[in-house]
Amino acid sequence: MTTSEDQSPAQPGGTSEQRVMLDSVTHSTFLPNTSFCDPLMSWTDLFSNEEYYPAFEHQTACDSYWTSVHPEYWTKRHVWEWLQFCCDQYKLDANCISFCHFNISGLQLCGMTQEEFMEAAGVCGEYLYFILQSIRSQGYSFFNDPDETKATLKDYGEGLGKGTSELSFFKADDDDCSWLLRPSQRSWPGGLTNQDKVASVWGLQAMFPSIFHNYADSSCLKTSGIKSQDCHSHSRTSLQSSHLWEFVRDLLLSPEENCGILEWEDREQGIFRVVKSEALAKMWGQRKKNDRMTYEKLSRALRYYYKTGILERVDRRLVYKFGKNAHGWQEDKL
DNA sequence: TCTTCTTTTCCTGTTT
DNA sequence: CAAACAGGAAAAGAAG
Repeated sequence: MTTSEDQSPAQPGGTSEQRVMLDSVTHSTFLPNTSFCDPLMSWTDLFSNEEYYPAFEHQTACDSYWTSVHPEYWTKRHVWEWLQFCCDQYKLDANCISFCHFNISGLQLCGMTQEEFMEAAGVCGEYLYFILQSIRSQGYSFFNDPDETKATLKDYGEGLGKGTSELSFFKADDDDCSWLLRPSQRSWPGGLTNQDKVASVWGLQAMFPSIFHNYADSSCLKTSGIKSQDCHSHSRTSLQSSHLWEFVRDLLLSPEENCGILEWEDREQGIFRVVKSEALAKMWGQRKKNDRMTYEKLSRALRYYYKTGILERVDRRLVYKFGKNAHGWQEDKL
C-alpha cells in the first residue's frame, strides 16, 4: 500500500494548503464501497492521487472556502473541506466515512438522501446529513464571535445542560446570506479553542438531541476533551486514537470496512469471530503505524481485556465476546 | 517529571 | 506440526 510519505507531491491540487488539510485527517483506511476505491487507501492517498481524483478542479489558494458558498454550489473541494471540518470540529471518526462516496459536487451532495449518507458513512452519515440540512435550510453557522452572535442558546430551548452558556450557535438574519462566514472569520476551523469546540458540539447537541442521544456511545462521535455528562466513554486517551477493542468493535459495526475480517457469531450476545486473523493484525498495525504487528501480539492485548471486563472469554478459537464494560456494540443502543 | 493505563514484545507452556 | 490460546514479565507509548 502506498503511503502519504511516498506519494509524489506533484499532482494537481497538491498544494501545501491542500496537503495540510488532508494530512490533518487521521491515517485511516478506507475499504471498498466502490469498485475504483483502493480499500487501503487513506484520504490523503485518495485525494492526492490523480488517478483516483483527477478533477481536483485546479483551484487556487484564493478560491473560496466552503463556508462562503451555498452547499448547492460547492465544488468537490468544498465538499471535502466540509467533511474535513466536520471530522475535525465534531470529532467524527474519519474511518466511518467512505470518502469515495463524497467525490461529488455540492449539488450531488445536496441530492443525497439520508439513507445514502448512512450508506456512505454509517452513523456518521446521518450526522453529516443533519449538519448539511441545517446549513442548507436553517442558515446555522457554527462559530464563536460575540460581536456576531445574533442568537444565544436560549433561542433553542431550555434544558440543554452544562456548557450551554458558552454556546454561540448562530442564526443570522435571512437577508444576511445567513449561513455565510465573513472573510475575516474564514480561518476559524483551525483556530477554535477547546472551549469553542465544546460550545459547538453542545450546539449540535441542542439541534439534534436524538442524534447525540443515539450516538453518544458510538465511536463515530469521538468525545475526548468534551466534558459531556452524556459521554459514556471510559476512555482516558485521545479520541483520535481509539483503543484496540474500540477498533475491533467499529470494524464489526462497519460492514463496508470489515471485508470479512470479523463477523458476528451472536449479535445479541456480542460474540464475534476473527475470520482473518493476520488481516486484522495488519489493519491494526496500520492504524498504529506498526508494521510489526501480528495476530499473536494483538491477541495478547485482547486477552488483557478479560481482566477489565471489556471482553469475556469464549472457549473457542478466534472467538471473543464483548463484556459488561464494553459499550457501543449493542444494536439497540447504537 | 511522575503516574497510570494500554499496548507491544517476548517468552514458555498448553491446547486444538 | 501449525496455529491459536494462556498468561507472566518487562518495556514502550500515550495521556493526564
